[in-house]
Amino acid sequence: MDRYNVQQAISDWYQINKRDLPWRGISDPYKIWLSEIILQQTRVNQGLSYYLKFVAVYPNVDSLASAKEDDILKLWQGLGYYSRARNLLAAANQIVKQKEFPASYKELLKLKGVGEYTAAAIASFAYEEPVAVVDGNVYRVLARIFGISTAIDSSTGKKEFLEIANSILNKQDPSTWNQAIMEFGALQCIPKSPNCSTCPIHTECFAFNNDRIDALPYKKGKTKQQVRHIYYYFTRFNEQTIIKKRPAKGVWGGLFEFPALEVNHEIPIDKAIAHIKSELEISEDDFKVVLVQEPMKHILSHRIIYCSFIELELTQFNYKNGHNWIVIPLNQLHNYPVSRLMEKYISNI
DNA sequence: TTCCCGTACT
DNA sequence: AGTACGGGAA
Repeated sequence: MDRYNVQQAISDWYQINKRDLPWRGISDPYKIWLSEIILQQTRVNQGLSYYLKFVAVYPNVDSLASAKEDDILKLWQGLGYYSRARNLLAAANQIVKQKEFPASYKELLKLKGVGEYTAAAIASFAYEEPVAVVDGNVYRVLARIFGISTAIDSSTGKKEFLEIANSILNKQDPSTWNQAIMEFGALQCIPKSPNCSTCPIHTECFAFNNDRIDALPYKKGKTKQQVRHIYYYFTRFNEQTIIKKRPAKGVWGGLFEFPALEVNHEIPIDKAIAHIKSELEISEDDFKVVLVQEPMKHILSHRIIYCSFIELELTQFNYKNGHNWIVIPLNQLHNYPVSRLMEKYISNI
């Protein structure tokens, strides 16, 4: 396989097929960084509107650094992997503390939330540093063209693919090349049923010639899903409700939600209500159960969540803060960042 | 239902 | 080295 031919073919393909995206053709490292954090584990179509919102609200790193975590999380709401949002704020503060934006792969790596891929992306796009990006697209393209069957989720695989990516990197124009190979993976050499018939290099592609398209890239690990049951209690009293902020670590870190009973095994709904009653320290006369929602099934990559919402009307409520509860007016609920699961329920209130 | 995608933490 | 972390599209 001639690497130069492959490089030339993908570069030519890119000039014709590249999408016009707002973070392309710019050199502002702040906007490039922002776009890359948003695009981690996220497809362009899903991330685009978030990028536009963020650039509009936070046009530069100083404005971002002075933002409040909850405001950033609110803007991030629905995008998933919420530690990215908290790391974004932390990194903005790292950057502001320094005199100028980190301007090399090595310096960029020191930023929170910036790993090997993102550091290479920013360094090449903003500064033309000749470092190869290796993202999911690059793994797929290289594995198929060159017939690399080393697992991409092993350390030897990561090393091997990085070496190949660097060997095929166009050092004269690393920025365009890195974007070209990723775009090629995102639009042409796609995971399922890639468009081989219109591919400019299918005659040279190992996977195409050896019927290995579906087998490459090879991945060994599958994350197992853990079942979890959540019983949220949505309390109402005097047009107010109770919410709390999730801890930074774990699922939906930093997001807000109704107080909940979160357990590994299903429990009868009256047991859940009894638990809620004791946690609220209320007696039988102080509340009535208005509604018990049919359990909703919510799936994350690593978790299967069965979630019940229990709506309670309180006639009396003594606020004690052993639970870090936040009492808010009902009409303020929409100002707090919440998970998709919470959002689905709230939108029907 | 299955698959996809980078970083941090342990 | 292995695993936690979300949401949407195929």
